[in-house]
Amino acid sequence: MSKTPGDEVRCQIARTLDVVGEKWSLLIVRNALRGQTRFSEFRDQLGIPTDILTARLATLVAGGILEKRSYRDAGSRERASYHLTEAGHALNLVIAAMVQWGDEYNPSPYGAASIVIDAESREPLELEFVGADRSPVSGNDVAFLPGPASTDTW
Amino acid sequence: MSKTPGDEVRCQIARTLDVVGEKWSLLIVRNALRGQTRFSEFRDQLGIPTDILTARLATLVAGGILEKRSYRDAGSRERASYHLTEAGHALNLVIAAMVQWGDEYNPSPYGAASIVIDAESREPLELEFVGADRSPVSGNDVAFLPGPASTDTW
DNA sequence: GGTCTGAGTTGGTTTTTCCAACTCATGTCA
DNA sequence: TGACATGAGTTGGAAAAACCAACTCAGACC
Repeated sequence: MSKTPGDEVRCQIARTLDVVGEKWSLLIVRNALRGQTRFSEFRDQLGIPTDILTARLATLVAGGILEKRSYRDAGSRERASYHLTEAGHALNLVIAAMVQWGDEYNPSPYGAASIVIDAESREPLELEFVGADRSPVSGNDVAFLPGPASTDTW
Repeated sequence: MSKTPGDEVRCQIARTLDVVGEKWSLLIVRNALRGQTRFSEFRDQLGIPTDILTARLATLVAGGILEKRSYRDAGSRERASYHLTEAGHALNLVIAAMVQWGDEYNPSPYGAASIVIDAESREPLELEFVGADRSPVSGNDVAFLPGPASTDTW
């Protein structure tokens, strides 16, 4: 999904999907959030075809999600690795939302494959809607409106 | 993305992507969250090819995101319409996460095309990570771990 | 010089997406 | 009654993306 469908290039959702909406992209980011950085790690853990992996890594680098660096293992030549940028790390919001939705509405009989925790206290975390005063708001009360840049008619 | 890539069928993210990861799916859900229900509304607002729209609506119905109903306008015959289920409505979590990420890391020069507000107070909302005691946690401190059902090795 | 390894490329097939044109069942209007 | 309109799709064929297996390439190590 390289080009934004609909809405020209205005909608945040469509523009977010431009960067991470292609097949495999978010799974690569998930694995990066787990600390993976190498071509071979992504390939082996995800089972992604290598040409697609090459293409996705390039898209994610171009989109400012990953940063390409070099590393060198003892006794090996220099090789490429991929590290999340700040923007890439911030995609934990989107990924956590998917984990949370999946846990609630599409649970696996095998249990959770990903859990989200506070890196320090190790306690599990949830995503919640909050107002300006930080008071929680139920997801049922949330409304989506076209913003100032929307071309939608209502 | 009908079949889950990688991880067999375990990972919540991959399973969430099974339902909403195909091109256009999330945009249809976004428009449904805005209140749209008809084939022609989705087609006209999104500019999606009609055969793809047919296929996506079927996938979303099969996935429990949309419910197919009938409606009848005065002077017209009965026709189909599509309404979010509870699970579908709950995808506002994922969509809000994308809106929020897009606003912060990939803003449009034209401004926001979607805004998220409290349906009653009309105040803007944000998504936030919270611990069990509802105390906020910075996104920087969030860790993702493979859960009990993960096949990953570390 | 021969072999190994990580990180890709390349060629060819399969699957999706896209687009335009067409269908189908009902309803209105003359 | 027949001509036309409308929403909701189908269908056929072209273009793009994904998939797979086999291959390359450069440096390390023996």
